[in-house]
Amino acid sequence: MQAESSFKVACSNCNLRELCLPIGLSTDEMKQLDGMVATRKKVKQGGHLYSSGDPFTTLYAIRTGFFKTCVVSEDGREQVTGFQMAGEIMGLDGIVSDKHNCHAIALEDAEVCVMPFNHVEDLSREIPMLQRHVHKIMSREIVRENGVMMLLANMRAEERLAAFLLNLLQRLHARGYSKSELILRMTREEIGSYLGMKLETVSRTFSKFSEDGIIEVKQKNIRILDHEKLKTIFNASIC
Amino acid sequence: MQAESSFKVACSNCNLRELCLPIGLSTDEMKQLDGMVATRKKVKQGGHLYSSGDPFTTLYAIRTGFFKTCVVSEDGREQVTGFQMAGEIMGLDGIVSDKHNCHAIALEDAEVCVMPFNHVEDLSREIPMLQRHVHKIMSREIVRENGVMMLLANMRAEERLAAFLLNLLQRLHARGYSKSELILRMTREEIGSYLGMKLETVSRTFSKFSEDGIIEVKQKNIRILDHEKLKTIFNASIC
DNA sequence: ATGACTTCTTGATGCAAATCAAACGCTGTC
DNA sequence: GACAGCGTTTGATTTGCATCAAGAAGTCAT
Repeated sequence: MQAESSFKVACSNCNLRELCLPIGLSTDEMKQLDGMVATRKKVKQGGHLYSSGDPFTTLYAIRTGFFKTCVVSEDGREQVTGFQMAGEIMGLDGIVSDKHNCHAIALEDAEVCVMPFNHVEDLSREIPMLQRHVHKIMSREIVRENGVMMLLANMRAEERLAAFLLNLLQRLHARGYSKSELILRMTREEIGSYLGMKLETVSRTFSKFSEDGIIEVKQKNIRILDHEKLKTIFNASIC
Repeated sequence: MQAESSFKVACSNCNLRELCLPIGLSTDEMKQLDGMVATRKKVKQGGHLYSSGDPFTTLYAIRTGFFKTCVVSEDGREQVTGFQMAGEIMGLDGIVSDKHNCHAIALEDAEVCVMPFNHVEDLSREIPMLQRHVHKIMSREIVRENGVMMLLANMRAEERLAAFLLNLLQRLHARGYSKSELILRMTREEIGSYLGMKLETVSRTFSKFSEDGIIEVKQKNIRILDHEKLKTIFNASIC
């Protein structure tokens, strides 16, 4: 399912360096960082980068591809806790108990940079800028999850889906993609799990948006026709 | 609303040192930590330790008292994102953008240790054990929020309240309190906000548990009569 | 104590989304 | 090109919780 590629990899000439861990580092510091990425690892679509319960030793930075993370309850219910794309860091859930708390599954063929957490910590002690950045990444994840809690506890189906689409668009835009078009890498069921609704409701809500001329849905291809209206749905809810 | 007390404070003889930041440090290291807590700060019931938008400069460790944290959406909806008790660390949400992302409000008169984040980072670079511990605290918060997402997205009202009570009991127990009795510091509305349900539903669910002989409810005083049944409700849900 | 206010409980009704069900459209395989 | 299998759409019905409403209980200030 997975293959290790051991040719030399370097943050300093990675095209994601403005999004990923090296953000804000000087050229010298980035050279130091190059040693942090031990190897790269490919994960095929459907493959697990790690599974819940696996021993935690490394963080991963996504180079290419798209992932979902999900936790599974004792009685087998699955909850998608996030979708991750290029430049984002995975594995933070494992630090607290030295084993992973969720599954990380590739939604398309992917490649990640393997960053042994010991190296990250060692380097963090030498490069204050890196230390700060690691803290920011963890804090960002906490804040993101706060937002998801708000969404799950307070919003209605249409608001949730609007919030979801806007979030994806914004992150894709930061990576150079269009603001008015996207391809969903996940199924309706996975979207529903993340948003706390059933796949039928996701599908119905897409159809509703489509009827209202807000988006155009062709399977996994979404075209945004009325970005403003989407924003209005997202935060005007109770009018 | 708040007063600063500037007498010397020390982690090394704090009765919370087994729960709080110093966990796992040697005596020498803990001595170094003593310098980290700049001051202590008292917050009266209802007072804000910090508010959303405030500049972030310090973390706080709760010495006494009980807090809630909540985010507020643009259209004014409030979402309680957590309840914090003695030994727990607050303020992590502020690191990512150098300003706080939520309100921290005391639910009873409280006292916190003020730990300037710069100090925490400086010391973390000198004491690997502290560095690791800071990482673990942030990771724990991420994992906790994963659990809340599961709860909000997948569980029914009874399960949510059971999960909530069990979580409080477990944390209070770790602080030496009874496993079969607790006093709720928050209102039904605040519980509801945290659990994604209305205060009436919280009240009704308490009444239901009471009728079923699982708990005894006297206002904010809860006595657990059948701990096992509570656990069954929590994770057997779909039977 | 008295009255004002907040919090909590309980009942009646309504609704958004879940559930159940069936058909349709892709994708890939032999 | 036919078939199987998965993902998606759409419709009919049910349901858990929200909403609306009113009163009870507790808290606080005077």
